[in-house]
Amino acid sequence: MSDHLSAYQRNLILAQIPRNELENLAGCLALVELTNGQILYSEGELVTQVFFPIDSLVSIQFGIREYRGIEIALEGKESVVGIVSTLARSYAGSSAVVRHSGTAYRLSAANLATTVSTSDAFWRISAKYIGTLFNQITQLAFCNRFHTIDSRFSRWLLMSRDRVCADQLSATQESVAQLLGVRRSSISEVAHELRALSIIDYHRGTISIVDRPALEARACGCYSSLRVSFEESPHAKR
Amino acid sequence: MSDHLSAYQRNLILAQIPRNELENLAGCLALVELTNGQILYSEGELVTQVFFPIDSLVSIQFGIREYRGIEIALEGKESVVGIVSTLARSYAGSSAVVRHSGTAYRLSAANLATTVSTSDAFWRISAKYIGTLFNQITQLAFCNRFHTIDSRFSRWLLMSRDRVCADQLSATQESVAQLLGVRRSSISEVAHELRALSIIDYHRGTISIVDRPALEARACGCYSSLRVSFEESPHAKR
DNA sequence: CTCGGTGTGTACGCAACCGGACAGAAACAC
DNA sequence: GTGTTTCTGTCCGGTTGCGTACACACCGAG
Repeated sequence: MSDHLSAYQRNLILAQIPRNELENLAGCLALVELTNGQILYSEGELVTQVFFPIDSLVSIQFGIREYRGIEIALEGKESVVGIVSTLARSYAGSSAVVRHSGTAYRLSAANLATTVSTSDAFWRISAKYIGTLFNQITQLAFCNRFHTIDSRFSRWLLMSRDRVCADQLSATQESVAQLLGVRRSSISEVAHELRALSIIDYHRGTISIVDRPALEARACGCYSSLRVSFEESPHAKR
Repeated sequence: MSDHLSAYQRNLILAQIPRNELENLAGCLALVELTNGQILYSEGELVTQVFFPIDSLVSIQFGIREYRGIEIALEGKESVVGIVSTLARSYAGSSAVVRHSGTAYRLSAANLATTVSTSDAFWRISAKYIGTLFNQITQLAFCNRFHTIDSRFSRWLLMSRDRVCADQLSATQESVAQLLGVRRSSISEVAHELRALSIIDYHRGTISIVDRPALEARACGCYSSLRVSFEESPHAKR
């Protein structure tokens, strides 16, 4: 685990690839820095590369061009950002925005295509991930449709937390509101209440989770459902 | 077009497959009758077969076990029902329910897997379809989140109409309400209004579209967005 | 024909959330 | 320091849609 491949294995998709195949792939992977706010692809664009995040968090959004948008999926180290659109060679129906700075490995569409067709393992792993992503989008669509802002805000905090592995998130009320598809002032009220209960704390662009169990209690069941599939993906070593 | 393969080509995915490859696949395809209300797979199940609808309409739903559900995608002759879960070999996160009786070709998971790995064309076409499906889900998630019941009902009627190619749909207000994730009485009111305007007509379980242009005018922009991707898929001959 | 099941019309109070606006407060630039 | 920008707190009326309930109409079974 301390050899030259272990760095790649910090992404949980890459970690599932057999050692010898990963060896081949490694030459195509470029380590890149993703910074908060960076757009990896936008609605209507052809996606020409995919990303294997390590410690970065990418948010898949829809409708950000219009007055109103919403977050339809979160992708972190368990993910391959942009794989569906890339394999489909079709225009992206959503945008991928970096929500937490960090590193990722980048792979070009061409190299992805050849890898998928030559490596059976990679293909199986990708297919599985796409299935999981599909389920995530479904669950979030449901959640955003039916659940209260209160629950959704809690769910959102927990999901973000799990992916960046830190109790401190950098996000303004404005940005959270955008992602949940609600008014900024609704978030203000909900956040205020959670702070009064000593469940979270926040201050001008940073939110920290203080009492995680209490937050889980307030979140809707969607969080635990999504968490299961999130934690299932690392069948891998780490 | 009048040879023995033309029957298969009534599904727009199969229609895109090169003739010689379709020849190979034909032996694995079984023509089956799908009846209204039939469940092709349910949430939590492993999906062991896919369907290529011809004149049937399949609705992908989430949360139908709970008190509340919602339709996340519509699949008709432009589709392969269940392909994502099947290729992923993972549990379905949604349910597939037949919403309009008709026929479809069925293919087992095993045969799908071998076809995908042996036929490059089939793989490309499938990947493209999956991309389109993702975009559809995204758009519908957005629509169901933000738009009024009025718009969504109109959109729903039009989308269903386009897929069954008939101005008459069999659906009760109750079932529509379930699919849009709203109260039955909300649908009742909206439908009543549309009837008063001579845009639709309905009677105990059947809804007919009378003034299609007017209906399009009432539907949200999501309909035209979705229609584009729906009509793009048949790059094929018919 | 009568009866029960199913589909539809309608009404009422109520909760959640919106749209918009304004003000205070913290951080930053200069 | 001062001025400006960004982030947050709070409020208001207004709308949408919910939950629930009840009644009526249609249809098929007996």
